[in-house]
Amino acid sequence: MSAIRLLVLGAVRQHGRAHGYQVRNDLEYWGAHEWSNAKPGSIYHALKQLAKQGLLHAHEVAPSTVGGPPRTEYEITGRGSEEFFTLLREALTSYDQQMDVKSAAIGFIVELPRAEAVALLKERTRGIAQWRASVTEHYIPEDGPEQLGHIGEIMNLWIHTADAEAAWTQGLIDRIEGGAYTFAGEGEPFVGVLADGVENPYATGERHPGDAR
Amino acid sequence: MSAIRLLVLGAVRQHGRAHGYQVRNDLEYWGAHEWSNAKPGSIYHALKQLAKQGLLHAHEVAPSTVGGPPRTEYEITGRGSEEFFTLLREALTSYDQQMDVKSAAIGFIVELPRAEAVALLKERTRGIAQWRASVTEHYIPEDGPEQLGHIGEIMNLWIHTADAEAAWTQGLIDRIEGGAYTFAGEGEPFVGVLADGVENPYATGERHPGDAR
DNA sequence: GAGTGGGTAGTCAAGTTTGACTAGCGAAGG
DNA sequence: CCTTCGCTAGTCAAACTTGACTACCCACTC
Repeated sequence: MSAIRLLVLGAVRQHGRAHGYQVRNDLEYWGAHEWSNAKPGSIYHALKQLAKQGLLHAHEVAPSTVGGPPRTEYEITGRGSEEFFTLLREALTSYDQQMDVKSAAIGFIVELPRAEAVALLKERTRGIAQWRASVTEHYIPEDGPEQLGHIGEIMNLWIHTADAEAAWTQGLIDRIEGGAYTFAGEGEPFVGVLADGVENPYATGERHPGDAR
Repeated sequence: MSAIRLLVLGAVRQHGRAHGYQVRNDLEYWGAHEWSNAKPGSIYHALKQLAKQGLLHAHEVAPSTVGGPPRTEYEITGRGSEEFFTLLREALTSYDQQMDVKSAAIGFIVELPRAEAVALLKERTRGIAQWRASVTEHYIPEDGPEQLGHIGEIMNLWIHTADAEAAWTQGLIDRIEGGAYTFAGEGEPFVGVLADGVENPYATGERHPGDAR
């Protein structure tokens, strides 16, 4: 799964109604263009796809209020919201070691009730443990690991990565159970999107972490 | 960068001369279809692209020796070998948190002289440290990290991941400096490809996309 | 009042990736 | 014999991604 659908659905959903450029700006605010495929072309493509699939509703072009060409506004549909939560739960639960999906999921985690977030993350740690077990079992030959030569280092990397992620997930669970952050149904939500006319403090044009050289 | 070019170039290079299906099997032997985009379509596409760019030389179709349709054989060119080492060095040096590129690079690391492998990995740890510093500096607002709310967990994840990877890289450096594995110019290389007619011990019989039914 | 620089809001062609599909051949079974 | 199964060795259309490009409008200068 690519992160783009989750990102776009979530961004539109938080706005209620948004046009492409707004989504693009939100995701830049998140730094998402750095760590995911949320680039202009992909965003507009995703918006059209999602609209075609009935997950977003496309309002006819409206004249721009601040200069620039007219724009299409999108609103999330009921099925779109369902899909958003399906993708979010899936991204939080399953271990697939893709940074972009994981990061996007954390960005939206507060859209869930606290108890569910914790439950999904616990499910995630179970998934990691299982995956770890299946790697060690499946890829270590009977004649000992030397059999694999340096290829064994790949499995070693995986195990190491899985362990690190398990530890991080547990830390997050602890923080959430300890009362951190504001989740769905707990009052004023954290504002993760840019209000109209607010300058993006992170749109520096500089090189950011995650930039490919 | 996707891992496919590195994987395909490396696989053809280790064989000297190989046809698509052989590359496909090698990569399955590595488990690469699990952790990268090395799926049939992508492999054959990459082979054609690389041939078009002069990095591989395509020999006209040869009749199959074991049944099945005729096949095209590929051989790596001088420029192809250069490109392979460029990609390999780049993948070992730069921190881009993509599992597939990283895993592919480890798979081929023994194609380099031992000293260079160590040097590149040390460069990598420097890169990770630099990246870590730039994240903490750039994404932590002056008014304290609370400003970011749960979004801060994304940066937390990145830091955690970077630290884990730095530790793993250091471990690998230590093992290599300690004399592990056989590198270029050190005698009989480790066989990372399947010889003709040898059964793939990791072909689990599971159904994969692209398998004929 | 003509150019031009910058922000807004996208489009587009080229390239890549995916997963389903095809086609050739030998072996086994009836 | 002739059909079916399974392996070999791919092809292909559809979808997705990328990065460069366009078009519009405003504000400002010269």
